[in-house]
Amino acid sequence: MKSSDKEMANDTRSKVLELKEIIETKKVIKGEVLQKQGDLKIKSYYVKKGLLRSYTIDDKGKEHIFIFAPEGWIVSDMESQTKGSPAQLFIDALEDTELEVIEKNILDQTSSFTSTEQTKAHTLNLVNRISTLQKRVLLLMSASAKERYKDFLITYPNIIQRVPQKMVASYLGITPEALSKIRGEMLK
Amino acid sequence: MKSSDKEMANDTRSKVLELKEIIETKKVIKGEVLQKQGDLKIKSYYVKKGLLRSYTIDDKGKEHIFIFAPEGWIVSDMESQTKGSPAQLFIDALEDTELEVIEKNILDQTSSFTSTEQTKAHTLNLVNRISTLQKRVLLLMSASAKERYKDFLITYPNIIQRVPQKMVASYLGITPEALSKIRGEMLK
DNA sequence: TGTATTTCTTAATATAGATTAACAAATAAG
DNA sequence: CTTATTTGTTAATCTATATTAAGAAATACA
Repeated sequence: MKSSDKEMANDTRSKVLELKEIIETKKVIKGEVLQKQGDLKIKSYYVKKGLLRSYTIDDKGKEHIFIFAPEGWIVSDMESQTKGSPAQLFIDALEDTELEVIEKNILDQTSSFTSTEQTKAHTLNLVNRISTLQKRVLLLMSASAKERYKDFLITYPNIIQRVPQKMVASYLGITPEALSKIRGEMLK
Repeated sequence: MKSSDKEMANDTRSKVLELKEIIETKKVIKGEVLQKQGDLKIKSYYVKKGLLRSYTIDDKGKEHIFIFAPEGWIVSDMESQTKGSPAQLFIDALEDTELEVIEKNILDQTSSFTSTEQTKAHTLNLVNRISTLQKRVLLLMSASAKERYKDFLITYPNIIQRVPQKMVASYLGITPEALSKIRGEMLK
């Protein structure tokens, strides 16, 4: 997680928690699955402590990690939720995690905003996600696997120590073997 | 543009136009550049008629199209604008275009929202962008060039007739030669 | 209308990263 | 602790896409 995102997360935190739509606090253990591809009731999760991830499994059975969500992040399958279609993403816990369950979808949440501050905090959250995704798309289109890995190291310095390498590979869109080779080259 | 996005665009249109931050209507001709990499004053553009695109140029001088923006869409370099850093993206006109210039950044816009409807319309706009980018990231990570091209044909059926093939290739993250080959294969 | 420029196609060759396989190292489980 | 399972490494081979090049087709321009 880069520092600006960290700040963003902490910044929005109190505002997010203020909202009435958060009804449930939950603890899950490592490996627990919160959402499966095909699920119809789609919720979002605010991570208080621990680490979640969201990912797809493609036709060939291969996993592709969409995001890692450490402390302060919200995971949600926004495409599916907004369209009202079944969940596209799996969500599970990579560590024992404390989280808040957000039942309402983001559009319904806007109705209960009571202050400009709240609106701003939520907008900031959305804008930051767009920024992250913009960067990710541009990197996927223009950078080599090694360049994307280097960027990952800088942008998310503390994730590497918390997840197996094969998950970093899955996030980067390459195989574990390819990542191993890249790391080997980078040592020299 | 897929139908759900089309609806989104039309839906938000009036709300976007209502906002006071839109100060200037402008006509630009094909080829005109609205923003260059490195620009410091970053604006957003609402397309009333015509077609804009945003793109980067990488170290090797290669162009990568980030989005096509036909009627009803907003183009903006959100990452740069939010961070306050110089523009990362070029924005130019692929057709003669009528547009509205939005000077304020999205966060400052929230302050002038006067109704829940307005907040909702803007949130919907952001959520739809996230959905589009979520899909794009997952496709870039898991699908072959041919699969991505097929998806493009379905998702943006009317863009193909309006831009040269090499730009479709640039959007897909492949070379014009590769796209030509794929199209050749698909004819059989 | 004719010429210049840009775009598209085809093909040969090169390359990054995938696949497969086998083994080593680390972690989890009994 | 000991064994089973998961993860990481290395290397050989394969494949999708890039690169280079050259000509054809389309488009813009003088």
